[in-house]
Amino acid sequence: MKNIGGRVTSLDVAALAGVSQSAVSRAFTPGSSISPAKRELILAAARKLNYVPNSIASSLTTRRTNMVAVILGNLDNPFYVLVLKSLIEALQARGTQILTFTVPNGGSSDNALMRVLRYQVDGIILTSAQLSTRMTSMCHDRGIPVVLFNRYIPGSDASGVRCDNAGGGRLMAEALLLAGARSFAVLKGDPKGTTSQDRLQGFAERLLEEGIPRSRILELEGQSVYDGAHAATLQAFRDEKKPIPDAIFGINDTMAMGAMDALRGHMGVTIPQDVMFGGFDNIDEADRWPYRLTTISQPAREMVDETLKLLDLDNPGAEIEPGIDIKVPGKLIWRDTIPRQA
Amino acid sequence: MKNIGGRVTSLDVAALAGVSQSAVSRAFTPGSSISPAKRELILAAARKLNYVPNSIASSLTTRRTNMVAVILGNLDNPFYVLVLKSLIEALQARGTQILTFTVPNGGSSDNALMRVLRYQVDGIILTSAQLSTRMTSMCHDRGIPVVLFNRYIPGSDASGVRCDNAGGGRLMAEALLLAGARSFAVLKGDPKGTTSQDRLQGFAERLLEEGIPRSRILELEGQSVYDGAHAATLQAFRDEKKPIPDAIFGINDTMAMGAMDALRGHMGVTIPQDVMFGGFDNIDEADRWPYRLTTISQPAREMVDETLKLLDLDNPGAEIEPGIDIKVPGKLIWRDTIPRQA
DNA sequence: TTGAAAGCGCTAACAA
DNA sequence: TTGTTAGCGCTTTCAA
Repeated sequence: MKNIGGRVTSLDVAALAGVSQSAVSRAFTPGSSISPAKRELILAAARKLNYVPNSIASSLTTRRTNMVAVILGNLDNPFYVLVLKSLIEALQARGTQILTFTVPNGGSSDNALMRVLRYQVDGIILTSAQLSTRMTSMCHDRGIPVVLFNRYIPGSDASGVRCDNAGGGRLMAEALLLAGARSFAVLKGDPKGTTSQDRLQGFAERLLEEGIPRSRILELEGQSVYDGAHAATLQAFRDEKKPIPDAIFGINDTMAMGAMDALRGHMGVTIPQDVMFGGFDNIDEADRWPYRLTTISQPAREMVDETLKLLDLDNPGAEIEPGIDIKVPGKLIWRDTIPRQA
Repeated sequence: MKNIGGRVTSLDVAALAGVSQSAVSRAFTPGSSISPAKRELILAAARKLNYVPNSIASSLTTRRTNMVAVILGNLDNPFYVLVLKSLIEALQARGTQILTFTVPNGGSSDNALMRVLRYQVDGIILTSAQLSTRMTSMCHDRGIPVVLFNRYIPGSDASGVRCDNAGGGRLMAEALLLAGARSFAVLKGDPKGTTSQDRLQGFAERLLEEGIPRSRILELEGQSVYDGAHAATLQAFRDEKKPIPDAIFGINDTMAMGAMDALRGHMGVTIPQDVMFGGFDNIDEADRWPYRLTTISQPAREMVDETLKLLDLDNPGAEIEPGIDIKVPGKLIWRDTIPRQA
């Protein structure tokens, strides 16, 4: 029933079925030329032996591992959990699995990338951190496509998919202005992250058009997470007694929620009467009763689909086109943290 | 600078460094016998060529892939996100990466397992779903350790780590009784999941000791998720107009939160005055201002550590000990959804 | 310490 | 459609 080391190989199956070893290989390769009768014979033998093809061995010759590396940053943000889930499902459906890597938030991916390369993955998806152009070209030299999820590296030839973050920032500014807000605070994420920068920039641009300069926007560092935003909010408004502005824009929903809870829980502030709130991402939590957060929805599924298109796993040999930058628009979701006009 | 197909192999490095190919292998294998001078020479050549060892090729001979499969179920439950995060970090620290698989919630893992086996992973962690004993033995025959996270399979020889779920259920019943509750509802998860069953059973047992039979407990199906609990709650108490009990026990926090929001948001119920709430898991969200949920904390880190201990990745050859069942106790975390005694 | 040589389990020409 | 054969890139004896 089993070999030394508990290993059943195609050779064992071949012996039992009385065929050549390559026949066994063919029996397990869809679309290869083998007679149905022989295939059945082989599959029966394989079942008997509990044989499972060794895809590690096959990838040595095919040069395909059916694995894609996903470099994860902030799983504390439910948006990225959703992204990961969507990626797993979409990839698993086509027979490729995800190898996960993490990078300290805001750190460089270069180290992680070196480890990734050892595994000979068919593609790399970066949802976190920076990446040197040297690394990008190392991957491309090896024919491994890299796609950046919701980030980009200026001057790099890595492709990427992202939400129109600046556009989303503008939309939120527009909504807040419409509701009458004139003074603003923003909860920023990783200062090196382009996502946070872009959202803030679009936001500030729109305000500038109304004559409100960026210097009048209070910028708070929330480190992209609930707790960070909670703490920054308390420090600014309770400890340092800064005046609470008309509106606060959370660069992501989870930070907006942190700030909302800080203000309501520790300072008795009511929303939106005392202060309006805007978020970004439209995570599930934003729609829940305690928050009902007006936010910009990022079309996660669509972004995932575009990511996989860029990865182009079905065309292994294909030349990797450099620097494609796909931008999908966000959408304003009206809820209760910004009053609608009468 | 590079080969056909963009592949740099140890042979290229050997050629450039003027050594044998096996020397290159040794230079990259910690603890193998090679002179420091030669190693430096080789590493320099490798750097020049952007060489990265192919771990797929090496695993063919070493029979180690440095990959562990994690079979994921419900990432909608933040507790399992935390578990995944902890696993990634702990494993990555020792140089092994995680290959993720998903199974439809409540489904069988057997199909997933077959796919897992192709990848020759060094170990398998199941955080979801059922597993046939046939599969367990297939893994064990191959020398692949399997550990079940927070579930067990009666009669199986798969090992597992879990929270003392029944004990936790008892603790919660105790707390609720102490606060004066006499009528109860429970939000259940996957009916086939032992986790949900055990928590409910422990809960019911303690109530029975007070003379409250299980038949008097209203059991609601929340499918382990926020939305499921939200909907089930609304249906039972708003649509079917069942009387609201003194206390509701969410088999996990996220369901408790869904029910709390349903009751407060749609029926004007106040907590804990109108109804007390208990949860399980102690996810971060449970501590936030809108919820402040009294719950049973599962020591995720500790459970992850025990999981890795059972996996015993450092002893590849070791005989797999069957059926070790590690139970770590949960702890009651008092917050605001159950009134403390005066 | 070093190099030569034989595999690990599979796929992919090539011939038959 | 089949079997034979030569690798894929590495590790690991075995001699030197």
